[in-house]
Amino acid sequence: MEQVKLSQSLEDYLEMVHMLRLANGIARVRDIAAALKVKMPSVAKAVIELKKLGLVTQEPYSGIELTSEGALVASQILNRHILLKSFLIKLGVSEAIADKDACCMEHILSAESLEKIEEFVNTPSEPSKKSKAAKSTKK
Amino acid sequence: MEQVKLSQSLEDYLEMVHMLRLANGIARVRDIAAALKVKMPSVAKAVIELKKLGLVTQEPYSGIELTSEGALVASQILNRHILLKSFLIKLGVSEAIADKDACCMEHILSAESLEKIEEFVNTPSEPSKKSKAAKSTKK
DNA sequence: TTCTAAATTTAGCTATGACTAATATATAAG
DNA sequence: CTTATATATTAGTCATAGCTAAATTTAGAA
Repeated sequence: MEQVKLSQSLEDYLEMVHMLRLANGIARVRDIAAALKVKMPSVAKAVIELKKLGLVTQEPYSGIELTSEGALVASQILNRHILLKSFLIKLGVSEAIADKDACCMEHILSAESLEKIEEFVNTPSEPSKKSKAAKSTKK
Repeated sequence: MEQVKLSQSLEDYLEMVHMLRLANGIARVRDIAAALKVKMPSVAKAVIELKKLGLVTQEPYSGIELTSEGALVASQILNRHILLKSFLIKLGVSEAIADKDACCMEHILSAESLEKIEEFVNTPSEPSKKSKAAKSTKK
Protein backbone atom coordinates (compact mmCIF):
# COMPACT_ATOMS: atom_id res chain seq x y z
CA MET A 1 0.00 0.00 0.00
CA GLU A 2 1.37 3.27 -1.10
CA GLN A 3 -0.28 5.52 1.42
CA VAL A 4 -2.21 8.07 -0.55
CA LYS A 5 -1.66 11.57 0.75
CA LEU A 6 -4.95 13.42 0.70
CA SER A 7 -5.64 17.09 1.25
CA GLN A 8 -7.82 17.96 4.20
CA SER A 9 -10.59 18.78 1.79
CA LEU A 10 -10.44 15.44 0.00
CA GLU A 11 -10.30 13.64 3.34
CA ASP A 12 -13.52 15.39 4.29
CA TYR A 13 -15.24 14.35 1.08
CA LEU A 14 -14.05 10.76 1.35
CA GLU A 15 -15.11 10.51 4.97
CA MET A 16 -18.53 11.92 4.13
CA VAL A 17 -19.02 9.36 1.37
CA HIS A 18 -18.34 6.69 3.96
CA MET A 19 -20.64 8.21 6.57
CA LEU A 20 -23.51 8.66 4.16
CA ARG A 21 -23.17 5.10 2.95
CA LEU A 22 -23.25 3.88 6.53
CA ALA A 23 -26.25 6.06 7.31
CA ASN A 24 -28.28 5.81 4.09
CA GLY A 25 -26.66 3.04 2.10
CA ILE A 26 -25.89 5.53 -0.65
CA ALA A 27 -23.76 8.63 -1.00
CA ARG A 28 -25.29 11.17 -3.35
CA VAL A 29 -23.71 14.40 -4.54
CA ARG A 30 -26.61 16.41 -3.18
CA ASP A 31 -26.28 14.97 0.32
CA ILE A 32 -22.52 15.32 0.43
CA ALA A 33 -22.90 18.96 -0.55
CA ALA A 34 -25.51 19.57 2.12
CA ALA A 35 -23.51 17.83 4.83
CA LEU A 36 -20.28 19.65 4.06
CA LYS A 37 -22.04 22.94 3.36
CA VAL A 38 -20.63 23.34 -0.12
CA LYS A 39 -22.32 23.47 -3.53
CA MET A 40 -22.81 20.45 -5.72
CA PRO A 41 -20.22 21.37 -8.35
CA SER A 42 -17.57 21.41 -5.63
CA VAL A 43 -18.54 17.86 -4.75
CA ALA A 44 -18.43 16.80 -8.39
CA LYS A 45 -14.92 18.16 -8.70
CA ALA A 46 -13.77 16.42 -5.54
CA VAL A 47 -15.26 13.13 -6.71
CA ILE A 48 -13.27 13.41 -9.94
CA GLU A 49 -10.10 13.75 -7.87
CA LEU A 50 -10.99 10.84 -5.64
CA LYS A 51 -11.68 8.74 -8.72
CA LYS A 52 -8.26 9.63 -10.12
CA LEU A 53 -6.76 8.48 -6.84
CA GLY A 54 -8.61 5.19 -7.06
CA LEU A 55 -10.56 5.75 -3.86
CA VAL A 56 -14.10 5.91 -5.24
CA THR A 57 -16.04 4.84 -8.27
CA GLN A 58 -19.20 6.24 -9.73
CA GLU A 59 -21.57 5.45 -12.53
CA PRO A 60 -22.48 8.69 -14.31
CA TYR A 61 -25.35 10.51 -12.64
CA SER A 62 -25.55 8.11 -9.73
CA GLY A 63 -24.25 7.48 -6.23
CA ILE A 64 -20.62 7.27 -5.20
CA GLU A 65 -19.06 3.96 -4.16
CA LEU A 66 -15.85 3.33 -2.27
CA THR A 67 -13.10 1.13 -3.62
CA SER A 68 -11.58 -1.25 -1.11
CA GLU A 69 -8.70 1.15 -0.63
CA GLY A 70 -11.10 4.07 -0.36
CA ALA A 71 -13.06 2.20 2.29
CA LEU A 72 -9.87 1.57 4.23
CA VAL A 73 -8.72 5.17 4.13
CA ALA A 74 -12.19 6.48 4.89
CA SER A 75 -12.57 4.29 7.94
CA GLN A 76 -9.18 5.39 9.23
CA ILE A 77 -10.32 9.00 8.99
CA LEU A 78 -13.65 8.21 10.60
CA ASN A 79 -11.91 6.37 13.42
CA ARG A 80 -9.77 9.40 14.09
CA HIS A 81 -12.89 11.53 14.10
CA ILE A 82 -14.61 9.28 16.61
CA LEU A 83 -11.53 9.13 18.81
CA LEU A 84 -11.08 12.88 18.84
CA LYS A 85 -14.71 13.55 19.50
CA SER A 86 -14.73 11.18 22.49
CA PHE A 87 -11.59 12.83 23.67
CA LEU A 88 -13.03 16.33 23.61
CA ILE A 89 -16.20 15.15 25.25
CA LYS A 90 -14.14 13.57 28.00
CA LEU A 91 -12.54 16.95 28.56
CA GLY A 92 -15.99 18.46 28.99
CA VAL A 93 -16.61 19.94 25.57
CA SER A 94 -20.22 19.90 24.38
CA GLU A 95 -21.10 17.34 21.77
CA ALA A 96 -21.75 19.74 18.92
CA ILE A 97 -18.48 21.57 19.40
CA ALA A 98 -16.61 18.32 19.95
CA ASP A 99 -17.91 17.07 16.64
CA LYS A 100 -16.95 20.23 14.83
CA ASP A 101 -13.47 20.45 16.33
CA ALA A 102 -12.82 16.73 15.82
CA CYS A 103 -13.58 17.33 12.19
CA CYS A 104 -10.64 19.72 11.91
CA MET A 105 -8.24 17.87 14.16
CA GLU A 106 -8.69 14.57 12.38
CA HIS A 107 -6.70 15.85 9.41
CA ILE A 108 -3.68 17.26 11.12
CA LEU A 109 -2.55 15.33 14.17
CA SER A 110 0.52 13.15 14.04
CA ALA A 111 0.36 9.45 14.76
CA GLU A 112 2.13 10.03 18.04
CA SER A 113 -0.39 12.54 19.33
CA LEU A 114 -3.27 10.35 18.24
CA GLU A 115 -1.73 7.46 20.11
CA LYS A 116 -1.37 9.45 23.32
CA ILE A 117 -4.89 10.78 22.98
CA GLU A 118 -6.13 7.25 22.55
CA GLU A 119 -4.35 6.19 25.73
CA PHE A 120 -5.96 9.09 27.53
CA VAL A 121 -9.42 8.27 26.25
CA ASN A 122 -8.99 4.65 27.26
CA THR A 123 -7.90 5.57 30.76
CA PRO A 124 -10.91 5.31 33.02
CA SER A 125 -11.48 8.55 34.84
CA GLU A 126 -12.08 8.48 38.55
CA PRO A 127 -15.52 9.05 40.06
CA SER A 128 -16.35 12.13 38.15
CA LYS A 129 -18.86 14.03 40.12
CA LYS A 130 -17.72 17.37 38.88
CA SER A 131 -14.17 17.16 40.01
CA LYS A 132 -11.78 19.10 37.96
CA ALA A 133 -9.04 17.51 39.98
CA ALA A 134 -7.88 14.33 38.35
CA LYS A 135 -6.53 11.92 40.88
CA SER A 136 -5.59 8.37 40.30
CA THR A 137 -4.66 7.22 36.89
CA LYS A 138 -5.49 3.61 37.14
CA LYS A 139 -5.06 1.82 33.92
CA MET B 1 -12.21 45.86 18.02
CA GLU B 2 -13.49 44.17 14.95
CA GLN B 3 -11.83 40.79 15.31
CA VAL B 4 -9.81 40.29 12.17
CA LYS B 5 -10.41 36.86 10.69
CA LEU B 6 -7.07 35.50 9.51
CA SER B 7 -6.36 32.45 7.41
CA GLN B 8 -4.27 29.74 9.04
CA SER B 9 -1.40 30.75 6.83
CA LEU B 10 -1.52 34.40 7.82
CA GLU B 11 -1.82 33.41 11.47
CA ASP B 12 1.38 31.43 11.10
CA TYR B 13 3.21 34.36 9.56
CA LEU B 14 1.97 36.81 12.16
CA GLU B 15 2.87 34.48 15.00
CA MET B 16 6.34 33.97 13.57
CA VAL B 17 6.92 37.72 13.36
CA HIS B 18 6.09 37.88 17.02
CA MET B 19 8.28 34.94 17.97
CA LEU B 20 11.27 36.21 16.05
CA ARG B 21 10.94 39.64 17.59
CA LEU B 22 10.83 38.05 21.02
CA ALA B 23 13.83 35.87 20.22
CA ASN B 24 15.99 38.22 18.15
CA GLY B 25 14.47 41.63 18.53
CA ILE B 26 13.82 41.72 14.81
CA ALA B 27 11.73 39.75 12.32
CA ARG B 28 13.41 39.50 8.95
CA VAL B 29 11.93 38.00 5.81
CA ARG B 30 14.78 35.55 5.53
CA ASP B 31 14.29 34.19 9.05
CA ILE B 32 10.53 33.94 8.73
CA ALA B 33 11.01 31.97 5.53
CA ALA B 34 13.52 29.63 7.17
CA ALA B 35 11.37 29.08 10.24
CA LEU B 36 8.21 28.34 8.28
CA LYS B 37 10.06 26.39 5.58
CA VAL B 38 8.81 28.54 2.74
CA LYS B 39 10.64 30.76 0.26
CA MET B 40 11.16 34.46 0.76
CA PRO B 41 8.69 35.63 -1.88
CA SER B 42 5.94 33.77 -0.04
CA VAL B 43 6.81 35.75 3.07
CA ALA B 44 6.86 39.02 1.15
CA LYS B 45 3.38 38.34 -0.16
CA ALA B 46 2.06 37.45 3.27
CA VAL B 47 3.55 40.59 4.73
CA ILE B 48 1.71 42.65 2.13
CA GLU B 49 -1.54 41.03 3.27
CA LEU B 50 -0.79 41.60 6.92
CA LYS B 51 0.00 45.22 6.15
CA LYS B 52 -3.34 45.62 4.39
CA LEU B 53 -5.00 44.24 7.49
CA GLY B 54 -3.20 46.74 9.69
CA LEU B 55 -1.37 44.09 11.68
CA VAL B 56 2.23 44.84 10.72
CA THR B 57 4.30 47.68 9.34
CA GLN B 58 7.53 47.56 7.45
CA GLU B 59 10.04 49.99 6.08
CA PRO B 60 11.07 48.85 2.59
CA TYR B 61 13.87 46.30 2.67
CA SER B 62 13.91 46.05 6.43
CA GLY B 63 12.44 44.16 9.37
CA ILE B 64 8.76 43.69 10.10
CA GLU B 65 7.11 45.42 13.05
CA LEU B 66 3.81 44.64 14.72
CA THR B 67 1.10 47.25 15.12
CA SER B 68 -0.58 47.28 18.51
CA GLU B 69 -3.43 45.25 17.10
CA GLY B 70 -0.99 42.91 15.40
CA ALA B 71 0.81 42.39 18.68
CA LEU B 72 -2.45 41.58 20.39
CA VAL B 73 -3.56 39.06 17.80
CA ALA B 74 -0.09 37.52 17.59
CA SER B 75 0.13 37.00 21.31
CA GLN B 76 -3.29 35.37 21.35
CA ILE B 77 -2.10 32.90 18.74
CA LEU B 78 1.17 32.31 20.57
CA ASN B 79 -0.70 31.72 23.82
CA ARG B 80 -2.82 29.10 22.13
CA HIS B 81 0.33 27.50 20.78
CA ILE B 82 1.94 27.37 24.20
CA LEU B 83 -1.20 25.99 25.78
CA LEU B 84 -1.62 23.27 23.18
CA LYS B 85 2.01 22.29 23.32
CA SER B 86 1.91 21.94 27.12
CA PHE B 87 -1.24 19.96 26.73
CA LEU B 88 0.25 17.46 24.31
CA ILE B 89 3.35 17.14 26.41
CA LYS B 90 1.19 16.41 29.42
CA LEU B 91 -0.40 13.59 27.43
CA GLY B 92 3.06 12.17 26.82
CA VAL B 93 3.80 13.47 23.34
CA SER B 94 7.44 14.27 22.61
CA GLU B 95 8.39 17.91 22.54
CA ALA B 96 9.14 18.12 18.84
CA ILE B 97 5.87 16.52 17.82
CA ALA B 98 3.95 18.51 20.42
CA ASP B 99 5.34 21.68 18.92
CA LYS B 100 4.47 20.66 15.39
CA ASP B 101 0.95 19.52 16.22
CA ALA B 102 0.27 22.55 18.41
CA CYS B 103 1.15 24.63 15.40
CA CYS B 104 -1.75 23.13 13.45
CA MET B 105 -4.24 22.94 16.27
CA GLU B 106 -3.76 26.55 17.28
CA HIS B 107 -5.65 27.72 14.21
CA ILE B 108 -8.71 25.56 14.35
CA LEU B 109 -9.97 24.86 17.85
CA SER B 110 -13.06 26.56 19.16
CA ALA B 111 -12.95 28.72 22.25
CA GLU B 112 -14.84 26.06 24.16
CA SER B 113 -12.32 23.33 23.44
CA LEU B 114 -9.43 25.63 24.26
CA GLU B 115 -11.06 26.44 27.55
CA LYS B 116 -11.48 22.79 28.47
CA ILE B 117 -7.94 22.02 27.44
CA GLU B 118 -6.74 24.84 29.60
CA GLU B 119 -8.61 23.42 32.57
CA PHE B 120 -7.02 20.07 31.92
CA VAL B 121 -3.54 21.53 31.67
CA ASN B 122 -4.03 23.46 34.88
CA THR B 123 -5.15 20.36 36.74
CA PRO B 124 -2.21 18.97 38.65
CA SER B 125 -1.54 15.43 37.58
CA GLU B 126 -0.60 12.79 40.06
CA PRO B 127 2.80 11.14 39.94
CA SER B 128 2.71 9.34 36.64
CA LYS B 129 4.50 6.07 36.36
CA LYS B 130 6.36 7.11 33.30
CA SER B 131 7.22 10.66 34.08
CA LYS B 132 8.63 11.75 30.83
CA ALA B 133 6.38 14.69 31.20
CA ALA B 134 7.31 18.32 31.39
CA LYS B 135 10.77 18.87 32.57
CA SER B 136 12.12 20.29 29.43
CA THR B 137 13.71 23.60 28.87
CA LYS B 138 11.52 24.88 26.18
CA LYS B 139 12.94 27.54 24.04
C1' DT C 1 -46.03 8.90 -23.07
C1' DT C 2 -44.66 13.51 -22.39
C1' DC C 3 -42.98 17.02 -19.82
C1' DT C 4 -41.29 19.28 -15.81
C1' DA C 5 -38.38 19.33 -11.83
C1' DA C 6 -34.49 17.63 -9.46
C1' DA C 7 -29.89 15.93 -9.62
C1' DT C 8 -25.57 15.84 -11.82
C1' DT C 9 -22.05 17.56 -14.69
C1' DT C 10 -19.33 20.90 -17.36
C1' DA C 11 -17.31 25.32 -18.18
C1' DG C 12 -15.30 29.01 -16.47
C1' DC C 13 -14.35 32.56 -12.72
C1' DT C 14 -12.15 33.84 -8.26
C1' DA C 15 -9.12 33.79 -4.21
C1' DT C 16 -5.39 31.82 -1.61
C1' DG C 17 -0.90 30.51 -1.16
C1' DA C 18 2.87 28.16 -2.66
C1' DC C 19 6.77 28.42 -6.25
C1' DT C 20 10.78 30.17 -9.75
C1' DA C 21 13.16 33.73 -12.14
C1' DA C 22 14.48 38.18 -12.41
C1' DT C 23 15.15 42.69 -10.38
C1' DA C 24 16.26 46.02 -6.80
C1' DT C 25 18.38 47.31 -2.64
C1' DA C 26 21.41 46.85 1.32
C1' DT C 27 25.50 45.26 3.53
C1' DA C 28 30.05 43.82 3.93
C1' DA C 29 34.89 43.10 2.00
C1' DG C 30 38.62 44.63 -0.38
C1' DC D 1 34.80 53.83 -2.74
C1' DT D 2 33.77 49.99 -5.37
C1' DT D 3 32.06 45.71 -5.84
C1' DA D 4 30.41 41.07 -4.54
C1' DT D 5 27.05 38.83 -1.82
C1' DA D 6 23.04 38.58 0.84
C1' DT D 7 18.43 40.12 1.39
C1' DA D 8 14.08 41.78 -0.24
C1' DT D 9 10.78 42.61 -3.84
C1' DT D 10 8.25 42.09 -8.14
C1' DA D 11 6.32 39.53 -11.86
C1' DG D 12 4.28 35.71 -13.32
C1' DT D 13 3.08 30.46 -12.96
C1' DC D 14 0.69 26.64 -10.85
C1' DA D 15 -2.46 23.88 -7.86
C1' DT D 16 -6.27 23.70 -4.75
C1' DA D 17 -10.79 24.53 -3.75
C1' DG D 18 -14.53 27.22 -3.55
C1' DC D 19 -18.31 29.54 -6.50
C1' DT D 20 -22.16 30.69 -10.43
C1' DA D 21 -24.32 29.77 -14.72
C1' DA D 22 -25.59 26.71 -18.02
C1' DA D 23 -26.07 22.13 -20.08
C1' DT D 24 -27.23 17.29 -19.44
C1' DT D 25 -29.47 13.38 -17.59
C1' DT D 26 -32.73 11.06 -14.62
C1' DA D 27 -37.02 10.46 -12.61
C1' DG D 28 -41.62 11.66 -11.20
C1' DA D 29 -46.15 13.83 -12.41
C1' DA D 30 -49.73 14.87 -15.57
